[in-house]
Amino acid sequence: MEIRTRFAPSPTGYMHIGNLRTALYEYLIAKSQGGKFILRIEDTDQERFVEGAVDIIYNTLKLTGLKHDEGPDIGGNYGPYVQSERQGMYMQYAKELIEKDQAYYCFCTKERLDSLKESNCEGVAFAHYDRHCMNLSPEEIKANLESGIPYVVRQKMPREGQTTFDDVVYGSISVDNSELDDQILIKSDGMPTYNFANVIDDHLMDITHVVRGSEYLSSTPKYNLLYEAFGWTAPVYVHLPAVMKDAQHKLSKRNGDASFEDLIAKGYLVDAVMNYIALLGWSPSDNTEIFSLEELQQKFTISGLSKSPSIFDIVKLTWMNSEYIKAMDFDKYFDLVQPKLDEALRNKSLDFKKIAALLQKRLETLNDVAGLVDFFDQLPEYGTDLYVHKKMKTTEEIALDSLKACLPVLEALPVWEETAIHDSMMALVEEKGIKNGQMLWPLRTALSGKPTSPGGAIELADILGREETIRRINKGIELLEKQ
RNA sequence: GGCCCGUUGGUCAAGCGGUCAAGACGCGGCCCUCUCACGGCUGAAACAAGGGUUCGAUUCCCUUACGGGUCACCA
Repeated sequence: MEIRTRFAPSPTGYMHIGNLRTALYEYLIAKSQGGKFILRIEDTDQERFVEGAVDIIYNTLKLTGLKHDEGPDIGGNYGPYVQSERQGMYMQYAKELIEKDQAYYCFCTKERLDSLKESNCEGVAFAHYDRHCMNLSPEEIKANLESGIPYVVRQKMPREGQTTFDDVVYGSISVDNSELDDQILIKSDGMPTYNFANVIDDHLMDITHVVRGSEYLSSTPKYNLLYEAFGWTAPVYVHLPAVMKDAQHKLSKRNGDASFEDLIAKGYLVDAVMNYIALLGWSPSDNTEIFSLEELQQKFTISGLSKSPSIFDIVKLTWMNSEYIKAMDFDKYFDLVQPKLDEALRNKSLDFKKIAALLQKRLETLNDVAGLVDFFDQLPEYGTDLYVHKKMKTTEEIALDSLKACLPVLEALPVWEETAIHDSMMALVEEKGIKNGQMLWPLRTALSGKPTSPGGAIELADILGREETIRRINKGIELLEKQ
C-alpha cells in the first residue's frame, strides 16, 4: 500500500521550527518509501485565521524543498484540500454517527457549560460534560431543531472499558474510557472541530500515517473511537516529541524564539536549518550528521525517531551553518555573500571575490560579513598597543622599524600582486634577520587596525591595493612615532 | 488534581541483558600558522533515586522524584 502523509497546518501565522520539523518528518516518512506527501490547510477556526499565513506555508515548503504531491495550490484526487471548502461534507458524517447512536445533539448553552465547570468542586476545569442532552427524546430534538435553537453534535463515549492504540514512537497506550469527555464534533456555527474534521479528512484522503506533535497523544483514543464508530481502520500514528527552547518551555514565537524565517533573516542557510532540525528528535543509524534532503530521504527510518523532547541549540546550528558555508561551491557561495559585501562596503571598488574567499572559512552566518570586513571600508581608530604581541615577538619599536622598512619596498614593487608582495616581504625579513611575525604582524595591524582580521598582512595588502596600503602604513608610522 | 508521556555528559544523541557507555556541538590543552579562522591531535564531562527480576542491569518490572502534555464550540 502506498504511504500517504499529510502536513496539516492551520494558517495562524508564521512557520515555527517545530511545525517545520513535523512537515519534514511527514515528508520523509512518505518519500523514504516512495509515498505521497499532502498539504491540507486546516482553517476551521475562522477567529484565528491570519491573512497571508497560507502564503508563508507555500513559500516555506517551496524554499525548503518539501514538495507536496497534492494540495490546495496544485490539486489532486482528494480535494478540496482546504478544510473550510470541505465544510459541506462533515455534517453527513455527524448524522451517520447520530443514527448509529455514537453521537448526539446537544443544545446546552455556553453559560450552562461554564457553570458546570465552576460547580465542579476544585474550581479547576476538569469536569466532563454531564450528558444533559444525551437522552433527549426524538420529539424534543425535533422541536429544538425546528425552533432554531443552536446546537452542537457530541461524540458519545463509552463509559466503561479501555481504549488502546499503538503509536510508532511511543508504543502501546491505553486509557480508561471513563476519562474521555463527550467531545464536540460539530460546532454551533456548523463547522467541524479539528478533532472531527481531522478524522474525516484523513480517512477520505487515504492518509496512512498520521504524524503530529505529542500533544495529541491524549486525544488519540477519541480519534480511534471515531474510526471504530465509522467502521474505518485507523491510520498508523506517529507522535513526535516537542522541540523545546529550554528544559521547561516549548519553542514559541510568543517568547521571541526564532521562527524559520527569523533564522533565514539572521543569515542561516535553508539547507543547514533543515539538516539541523532533522537531527532534533531523529538520528540516523550511522554517525553522519551532515546530509542533504535527498540523502536524508535515503537514510530516514521511523525507528530513528526518539520520544523525549529536544532543546533547540542555536550554537550547534551555527556550527552546522558554518560547515555548509565552507563546503559550498564558491560561485554559489559568492552569490549569497555578494549582497552582504555590497552593503558593508558600499563605496569601495575592491575585489569582492578575494574578500569572499577569505571569508568562506570564517563565517558562521551570512550576517557575520559586515563585522569582519568593516576595516576594508575604513581603517578603525586604534592604539599602538595593538602592535605589541608577545607571541609575535613584537614591540612598538620593532613595529615602527618594520613598517619603515617595508614601506619603500612596497612602494617600489613593480607589480601589485599577492605572490610578489609575499616574496618581497619574505626577502625583507631575511635581510633584516628577524622573525616573520616581527614584520608581518605590524603590517597586518597597520592595514587592519584590528587585533584580528580575515586574512594576514599579505592578503590584506593585496586586496587593499598599493595606494591604500601605503597610506595605512604611513598612518601606522605616524601613530608609533607619536609615542 | 485525574489521566498520558518522558528522564544517558551543559546540548543533540548511540545503545535495545554482558561495551573501558559511541559520535557530534560547546568547553580546555597541544600542533599548524603573519592575527583570527580552517585543519589535525588530545582532555574533562553522563546512565535521576530506590527497590526488585537475573549469574549479570543504562537496557526488563515497580515505586519515588523531577519535567512535559492533556483535561475548549483552539488546532
